Amino acid sequence: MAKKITIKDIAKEAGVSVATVSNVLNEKTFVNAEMAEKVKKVISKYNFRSNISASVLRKKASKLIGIIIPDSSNLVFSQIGKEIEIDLSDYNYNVVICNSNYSEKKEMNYIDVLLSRNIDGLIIVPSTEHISIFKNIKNENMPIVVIDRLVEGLKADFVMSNNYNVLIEVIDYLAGLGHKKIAYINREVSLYHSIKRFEGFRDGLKKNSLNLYQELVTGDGGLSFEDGYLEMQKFIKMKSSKRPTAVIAFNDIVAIGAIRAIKDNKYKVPRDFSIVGFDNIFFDEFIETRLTSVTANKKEMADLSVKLLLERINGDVSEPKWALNHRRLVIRESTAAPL
Amino acid sequence: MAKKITIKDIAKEAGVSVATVSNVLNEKTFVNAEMAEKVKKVISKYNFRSNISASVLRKKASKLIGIIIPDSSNLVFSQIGKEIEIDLSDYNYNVVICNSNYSEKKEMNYIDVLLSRNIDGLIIVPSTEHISIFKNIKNENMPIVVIDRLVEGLKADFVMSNNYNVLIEVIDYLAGLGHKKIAYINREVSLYHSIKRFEGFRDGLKKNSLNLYQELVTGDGGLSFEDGYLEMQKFIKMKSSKRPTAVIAFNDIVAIGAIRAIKDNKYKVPRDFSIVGFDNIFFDEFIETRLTSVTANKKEMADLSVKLLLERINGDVSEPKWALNHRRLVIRESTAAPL
DNA sequence: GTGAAAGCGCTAACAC
DNA sequence: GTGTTAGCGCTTTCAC
Repeated sequence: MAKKITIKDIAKEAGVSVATVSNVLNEKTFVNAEMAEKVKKVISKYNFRSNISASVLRKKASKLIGIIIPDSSNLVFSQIGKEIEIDLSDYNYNVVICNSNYSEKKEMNYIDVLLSRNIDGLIIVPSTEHISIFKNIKNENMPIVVIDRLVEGLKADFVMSNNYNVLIEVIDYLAGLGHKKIAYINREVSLYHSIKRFEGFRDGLKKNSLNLYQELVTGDGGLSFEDGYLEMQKFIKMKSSKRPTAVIAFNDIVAIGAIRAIKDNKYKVPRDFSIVGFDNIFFDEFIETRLTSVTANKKEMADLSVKLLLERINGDVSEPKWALNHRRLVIRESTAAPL
Repeated sequence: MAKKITIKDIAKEAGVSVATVSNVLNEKTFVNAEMAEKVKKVISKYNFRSNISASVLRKKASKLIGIIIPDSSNLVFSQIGKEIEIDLSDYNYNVVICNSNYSEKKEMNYIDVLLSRNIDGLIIVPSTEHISIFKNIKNENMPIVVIDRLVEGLKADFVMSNNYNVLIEVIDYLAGLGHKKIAYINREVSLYHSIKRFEGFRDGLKKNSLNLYQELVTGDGGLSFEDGYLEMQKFIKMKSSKRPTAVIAFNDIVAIGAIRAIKDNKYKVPRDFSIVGFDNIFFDEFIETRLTSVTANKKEMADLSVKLLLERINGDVSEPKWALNHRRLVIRESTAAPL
């Protein structure tokens, strides 16, 4: 390897001090234009890029943002992560991505690792809402943005979705179509967004003077295709007087699993069952019965997260904020009036 | 912010020198066991993590790996990226993810940025096979792994797929079913994997004594659902004597678009057209006509990349290597004998 | 085996 | 406006 060029070499060749080179690199305006030009010429001649680690050590600003998500290959998280990376690259930040695989232990460990890398900020979708995973970062005054989870007592900004309202919107829509028995394939975890969706489901039914049938709410839905398939099987097996005519799934994959179960039983969507998914992943358009789904606005969630984070990095010390990602219903072919 | 604890503070409290603390942190075996114990106790008391930036500056090993891919929300890349991150985290490496959006300019820029971060290695899926994008890294002696692309003259390791052979396998399979007119929705770019697939297509037909009909090979297929839809429309419009009975798509999304076009025209898969996709994304299982597809072995590609990269980082200076990711055909429901 | 001290490449305070 | 220099936190010689 050719000897690494440093700021010193540039200074020598340009006939100026290292301070001046540093000032040019950092675009300080007070540098004499002629001098700056000369320095820039040498910099580009050698294709010099200053060593960020050295500057991190000195400035205590790493221009590095940590992202901790459960699974960077999950269609929702991957899109949020990508948009965050793109947004931040405009401000010369790089992104360190960490897959927690829904493990609190890994999350804590990654937080430590990221701290030792002097990250300037953290964006996280934690798999628990207990503050304990943040114990090592709590007192660091580190900008943190939490997406779609509520961690009580944590000094962080939160990007939340209007899960409650949108569920009411969904129920209004289904009730408007004439559905009376609406099922909900819920997720078991007691996370805030999950709770709020259920409350919206419950209150939406009440608002529309519909009954909430306990047997039509599954409590341990999980998030997979198979989960959707199995839960739907249970609904299908009910006698027709009990059977739901519309089913809301916790996410699109679950919804697609439910649709498969319906078709495997020789029923049709939406003729026999209307199906509503959640997240509006791009595949919703591509499957045979195009899926009605509640958008997740992945780009907006990313944009909001970045905005909040940069504000903090730039010195905003106000009280923790909430930003709202506005979910809404996208109607496609998997929903219709009941027979 | 509480004053950041440093190695100095640990040393003072433990009553040893900073050198000893450093040695403990780096697990040097020559440290007296008792002393090491004492130091470790203080470290864990303060939850101390040493500042990586300082150590990077000194050691010139950042434990940071750069990943440059076109689109981290693409199902293939996101899965490869995730597996790489998980693999590397076992070795205490972190991963900086960069989305090039298929832009050579961005790739070059990211390479510069990553170099200035003193990355220990780079894994890249470049959008071009021209060595020019590597001009700033060529002489750095930096370990580089290129996935699924061939960059002539670049000192790097390559993780390639058996694209040629697997295309022959696909043709053998389709010919075995009795298909005589096989179409190929190709991608326009002249990248190595694309060329090899076409050669496999051509030679597979020859091997099976089938004609290659120019009008059944599209040259500008693109990679999107819409591309697949439009190209398939053209095939459908052909008079039946010319029309293909089987279509190979460049990727699964294209294949799914083609299937939509077929169904929109009231034809059936696989009755009227057999469809083969590429990449075996997890959705292939979930769509209504489960898609026959050529696997991409995302995990294997990641594992191979990490293995090669770590070997280089650990001092392997042998000639550039090729590792083969073995693609194979996964047969599902979208292929059958022609009518 | 342990400690003192130099120095990695950069930035910022200060002197001019 | 520019240069000199201390020092960020760590690792690594080199004495002892």
